Amino acid sequence: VPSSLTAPERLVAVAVPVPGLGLLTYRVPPALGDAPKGARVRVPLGTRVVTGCVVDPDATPPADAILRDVSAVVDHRPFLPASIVDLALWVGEYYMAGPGDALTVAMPPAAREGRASSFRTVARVTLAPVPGASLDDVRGPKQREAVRHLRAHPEGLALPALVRLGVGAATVRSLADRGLVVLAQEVVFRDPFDDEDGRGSGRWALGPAPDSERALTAEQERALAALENLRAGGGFRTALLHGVTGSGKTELYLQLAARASAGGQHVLMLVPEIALTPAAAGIFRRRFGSRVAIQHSGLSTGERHDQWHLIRRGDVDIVVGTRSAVFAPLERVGLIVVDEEHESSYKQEESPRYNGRDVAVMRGRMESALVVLGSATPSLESFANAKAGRYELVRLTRRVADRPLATVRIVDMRQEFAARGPDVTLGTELVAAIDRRLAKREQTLVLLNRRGFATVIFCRQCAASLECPHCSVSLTYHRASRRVRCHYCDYAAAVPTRCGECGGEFLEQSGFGTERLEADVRARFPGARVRRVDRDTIRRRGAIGEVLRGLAAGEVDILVGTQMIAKGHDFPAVTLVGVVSADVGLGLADFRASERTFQLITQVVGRAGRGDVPGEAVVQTLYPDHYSIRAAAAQDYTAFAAREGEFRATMQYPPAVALINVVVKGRTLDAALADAGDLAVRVRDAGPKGRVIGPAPAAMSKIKDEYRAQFFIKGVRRAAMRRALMAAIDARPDLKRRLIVDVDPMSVL
DNA sequence: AGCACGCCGACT
DNA sequence: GTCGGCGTGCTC
Repeated sequence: VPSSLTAPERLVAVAVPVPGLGLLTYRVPPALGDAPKGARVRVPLGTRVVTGCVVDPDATPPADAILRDVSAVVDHRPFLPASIVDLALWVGEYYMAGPGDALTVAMPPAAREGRASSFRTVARVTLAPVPGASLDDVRGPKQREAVRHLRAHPEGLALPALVRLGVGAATVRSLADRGLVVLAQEVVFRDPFDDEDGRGSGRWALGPAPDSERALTAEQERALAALENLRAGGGFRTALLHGVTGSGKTELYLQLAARASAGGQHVLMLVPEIALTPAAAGIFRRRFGSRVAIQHSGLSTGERHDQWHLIRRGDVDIVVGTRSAVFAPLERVGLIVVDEEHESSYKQEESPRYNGRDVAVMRGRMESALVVLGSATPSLESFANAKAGRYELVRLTRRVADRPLATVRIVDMRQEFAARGPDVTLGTELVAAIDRRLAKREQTLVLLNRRGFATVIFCRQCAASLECPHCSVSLTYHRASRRVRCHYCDYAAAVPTRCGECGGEFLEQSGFGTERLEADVRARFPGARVRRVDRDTIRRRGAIGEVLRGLAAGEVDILVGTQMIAKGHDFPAVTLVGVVSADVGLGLADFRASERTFQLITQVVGRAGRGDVPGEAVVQTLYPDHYSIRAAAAQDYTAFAAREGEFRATMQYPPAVALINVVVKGRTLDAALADAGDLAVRVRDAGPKGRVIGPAPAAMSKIKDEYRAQFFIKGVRRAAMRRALMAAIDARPDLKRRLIVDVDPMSVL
């Protein structure tokens, strides 16, 4: 019976932080007030109460299910902007993660528990508004000192600042007790560019500030005009900015950002999660000052929280951050820049397995913004989109200041091996080139993308190699710790003296990593100052910054390292880059192996010759004819993209097709294969569109004592592929927990 | 992901 | 006889 006396029951659809669980509907008791889209709510779930996010404030009742009441409304205004809720829902669906995981990544870390926001407060001290005469009566020298400082600062001073000036907190306290000064608690936003007490000399300390715009080359001017034209057009557009290393992409981003913010638009700048992320943030901070907020994993939870709320309050108009910053709660985004768009760190390797670059493009579409994807080595996906006309292609073909690209020589190490044995790290040519640099006091980078001292330990009697007991990989020998270690599960053990298989006592090492390379470099160049950068040497926070600063200050002659030294850095005194074993990675059973190799070599070679002296590179390899190495040496992206594009088309890999990688874990390999097989058959039956390849044991068939089988779904329409897979999973809900679904995988290993 | 329920092994 | 191992199923 309809009655005007019974208010219509208010129902909300809520995303709860439970992987794979869909939206749930709850009643909102009128007494709890409004719960708009984007607000957090505490809701009963089974026997517990969790914090969820309202996704639909006016939901329709589901067919079955007995509805429960929301237990509390945390926010009566949207905590997440509605646009971010929509973006997260799209992520949850596209990447098959469900709304719970997706909304969780869109929230700042502390908010996920539904705790009230907490800010750090500090006491601000001001002179009490009393006649000056009484202040002159102040007796103690400490107190007089305090009054003198406070007179100089009529706006007041933070207590920690007074303490630094030599005025003790006790002194302030006694002044306050007599009513001569006023203490007020004030909220301070933790600024990642300041240290704990706000002196600005902390971890992300700035150089001489502020920075001003640089003159552009003619080519940069044209590129800026093209991008600015797209931005000013006002609609959604995506541009691929393909600029060679050292062509000044960053200055373009800065000037484009300046135009956008001058036009009242907000700017989102995404950078990959690599060693120089703080440096990139610093460049924006120097140019734009406090209008910039920072979001990346190197910040403390408190800093992230504060920066997030600055953005949410609309107090900044530029955000610089890594992957998850794509969800930054800016409300008038007009420009989104994704720097080094090909970088694999944009892909999150846990649920939701989203690619920040692709989410950025979707955000641009949803908010009618210009999205600029920048790279010296664009991903094949973005290049294909540009060729198809979906993205505007803007090119920078020259380095700034007319600097030449480095000259590159490929050294065929097969001849060195024949002459000097299989364990040569430094070939004759590279040694000679380094000697020339040392004589001229110029710097050298040497890249080897593999850690450790020896990569394999094997038995000369039965040929067995030492494997991880929990994973299907060889253990790597680390000399510094005198232990063997698994690079997948961190298992470590003392170096055995006898073979575990046959008991033979003649164990041999082979293969080499950066630790061995460093030792060889030190032995060969005894007077040189050598440093090494890899995961083993920079574990301590800030360690990499010290090494890089040392290099910039000329305190290092030779820097040895893994890919960490290859990306983005600008070291003007580096004139030589050596690549040892350029083919590390080419042997991997991954469809992106060649692309990764090309990108890594091109990027590291791009570190040479960024100052006044032209650069040189020496690339050592066992596959001197491989197209990825040849194209990288020639720094010829177009040639590489053409050849790699053929491979992808022939083998039916992205971007020729859309790919979903499904991994099924099991107790034994047979069990994993059987379950994967069952699922694969169901996908095949459910989806006439798209093909199913496999199942097969995963390349790493055992990781952390779990066996893994995988199959691929290839097709054109992702929606149809997702539907087929969803139907298969619904038929086997028991497999849900042992399943990894990776849509648009970066790697299928 | 939690959390409860449920059904088999070694102990106060 | 119980405590507790983690397989399975559910969460509006």
